[in-house]
Amino acid sequence: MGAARKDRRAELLGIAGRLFAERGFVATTVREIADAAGILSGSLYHHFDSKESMVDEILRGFLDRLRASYEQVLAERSDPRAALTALVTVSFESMDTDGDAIAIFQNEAAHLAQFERFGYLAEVAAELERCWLGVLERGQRDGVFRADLRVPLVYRFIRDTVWVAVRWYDPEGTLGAEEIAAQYLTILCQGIVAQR
Amino acid sequence: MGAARKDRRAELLGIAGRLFAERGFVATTVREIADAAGILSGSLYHHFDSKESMVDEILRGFLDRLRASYEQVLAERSDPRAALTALVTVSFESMDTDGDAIAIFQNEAAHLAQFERFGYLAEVAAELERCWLGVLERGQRDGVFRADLRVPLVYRFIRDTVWVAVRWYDPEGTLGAEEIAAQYLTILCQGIVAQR
Amino acid sequence: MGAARKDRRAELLGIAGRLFAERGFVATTVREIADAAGILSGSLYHHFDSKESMVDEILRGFLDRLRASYEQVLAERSDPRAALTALVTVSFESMDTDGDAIAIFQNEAAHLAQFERFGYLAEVAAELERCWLGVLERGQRDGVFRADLRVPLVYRFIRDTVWVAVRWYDPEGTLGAEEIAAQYLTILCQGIVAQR
Amino acid sequence: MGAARKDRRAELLGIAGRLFAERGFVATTVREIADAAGILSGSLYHHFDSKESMVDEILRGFLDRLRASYEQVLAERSDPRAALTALVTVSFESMDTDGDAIAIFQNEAAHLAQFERFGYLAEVAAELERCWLGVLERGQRDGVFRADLRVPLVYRFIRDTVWVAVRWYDPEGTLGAEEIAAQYLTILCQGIVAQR
DNA sequence: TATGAATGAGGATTCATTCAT
DNA sequence: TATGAATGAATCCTCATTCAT
Repeated sequence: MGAARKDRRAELLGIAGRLFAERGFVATTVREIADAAGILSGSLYHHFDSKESMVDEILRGFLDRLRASYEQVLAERSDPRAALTALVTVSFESMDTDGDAIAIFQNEAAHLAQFERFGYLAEVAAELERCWLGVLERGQRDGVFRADLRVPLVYRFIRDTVWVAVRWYDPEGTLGAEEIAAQYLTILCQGIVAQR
Repeated sequence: MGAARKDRRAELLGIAGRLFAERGFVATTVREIADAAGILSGSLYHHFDSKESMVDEILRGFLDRLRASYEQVLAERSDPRAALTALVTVSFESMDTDGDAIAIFQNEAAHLAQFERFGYLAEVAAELERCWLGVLERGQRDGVFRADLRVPLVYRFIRDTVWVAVRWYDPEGTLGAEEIAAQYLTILCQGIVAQR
Repeated sequence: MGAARKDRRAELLGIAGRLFAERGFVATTVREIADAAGILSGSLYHHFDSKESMVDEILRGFLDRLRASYEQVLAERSDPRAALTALVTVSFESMDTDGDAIAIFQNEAAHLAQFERFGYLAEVAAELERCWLGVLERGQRDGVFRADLRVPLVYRFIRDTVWVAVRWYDPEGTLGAEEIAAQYLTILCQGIVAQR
Repeated sequence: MGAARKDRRAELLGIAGRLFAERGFVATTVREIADAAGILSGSLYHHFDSKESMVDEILRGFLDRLRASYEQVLAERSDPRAALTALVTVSFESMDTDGDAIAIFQNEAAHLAQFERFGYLAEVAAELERCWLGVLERGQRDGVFRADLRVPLVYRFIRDTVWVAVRWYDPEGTLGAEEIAAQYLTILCQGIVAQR
């Protein structure tokens, strides 16, 4: 595959991703994607097999990158609190580059995962979950994190809050990913109640 | 409108709501709703004008109830921390009765609000936001909540975490709404880091 | 059939006739008729077998009355010019009582006549045509009407102009049927060109 | 738009126009049009937005042509009688090329004009009316046409008779448009009564 | 690579009609 | 007589996809 062709694919995926994120996968028509790209809908099929294969490619790319980030974080950090901080930060940072894919993943994964083709979504989600659970469990064992909290519940709270932020996080805005991650970590670690 | 007729409407709305929540509004076909109700798709139009009017009725009902709950909470409690606790608890509790509506609101509101008919969604969302912001600001002013946190950010974290829980919260499960609310409030107020 | 029941039928036929005339037979829904009558659509079926049977009854009534008028006119008048005048006048006068039926006959007969049930429409139309042709031919033979005109063409001109007037003729208006008939007969007999 | 594409549109409009004229706009289904064109009903939407846009295009085309003819007639003729003759002749001639559109205009304009989209129908009708009224009034003033006739009534008689002829006029028949126009003008100008 | 005509399945909705109450 | 729930067929239209050019 030539570089030009690869670029065109990436460009089209970017356009499709934005629309999928904005309007939802089902609600986005192939024609809308083509219109946004300035070509006719039939022409999209020179690049992709189907609408499904477009989301597929978008999601796979994002999940591969995220998994790699998480693995690197864990490989470089053994301290639970440092690891947690890094996981959160890395996740928020991914919104700068993969915002649309994250939104799609958040909104559509549950529906898509029902189809065999997207079975891998559940697998990857489980892998990512293991990363977080490992850190939380290790931290609890070491006495770094409170013992009276149910780890799975804590995980879900963290996961949801982090990712759902994609709905309002603006990569161009004044609040950067790092700053938001910091504020979030403060709440998460110390709570919102003033220290006595 | 007779009681029987009202019951049938409610029954059909329940069926539609479940499907909208599970598959998304756009992805749910009128035929699927009718099939689930054991009637023909055309027969649904004896009860409702359109698929849109079904979500409309579902969302209005939920939002009316939620607004009433919030107002009652604030009317009865002046202490910020008590009010926050009550808002969180009431929200989680609403998942027992309005789980589908909440899911629909979470997943579809952004898209629906673009249509004039659903303009009220943004208005109600703003009203609800004011409830939370009021409590948080009062608490910060009184020194109950940390001063170094941005209130709008805190609000979004709370809102998102609370509502996104509808994705995994199971009204029939072993963990009741109150218990989950309590755990969540612990994290939110004290943080996950063990006390020194 | 009781008198009250007969009245109700007539009332409902009047409502249906007005709508058929205004919107067209196909475009008028049974529900619209029922709404206009203040009952539910299903209730109409206590009075009539079908929507078709409603037009049927409307058209039969009108055509019976018209045929009777024409026959009486011809029975009472042997002079071609007097007969023509009377036919035109009687036709315009029928607009006062049968305006809707006339409009329906004008607009829908061609389509309806395709169905066996409405085969009689063509027959009655042919009967009525014979009335006019008889008068015109007799008049031409007697030298009362110009010999250089094709009778069938003249007939069609007369027929069309007379009946199409139902589109703008207003029974409540200042111009009565007789007056309009008189003006029309002037044009028809003397032409619009000023006498030299 | 390529020539081939334009041709296909015109072809499809011709097919649709014939059906609209024969069966009425409402009674003609999109599927019937497609069947007559040898394609599937959905395929029509590759060429036209909707069934409405098809009539729209048909009517606009016809009215534009007719208006242009009328204007040319009036620009070239100042004599009222000559102008009247030309208007009648031109109108009958338009049946050769625009028969279906005329039939549609006659049968559906009243209903269609109720929708905003077809508001222009009333405007064009008024423009055309002005052409005829101008000629008739000028002729009456000049003493060419009888003074005892109401011009608006005369106009309606002419208009209706001319256009309603589309119901029986056959472009392929032995009687050409010019001949019919001539006969019609004889009746209209001199009347059907033999000269004394 | 792209066009544009066409497919075929399926979408929401309408509507005449039926029938138990 | 009337209700109102339901039917079932049909309607207009949409949309992912194909394919000859």
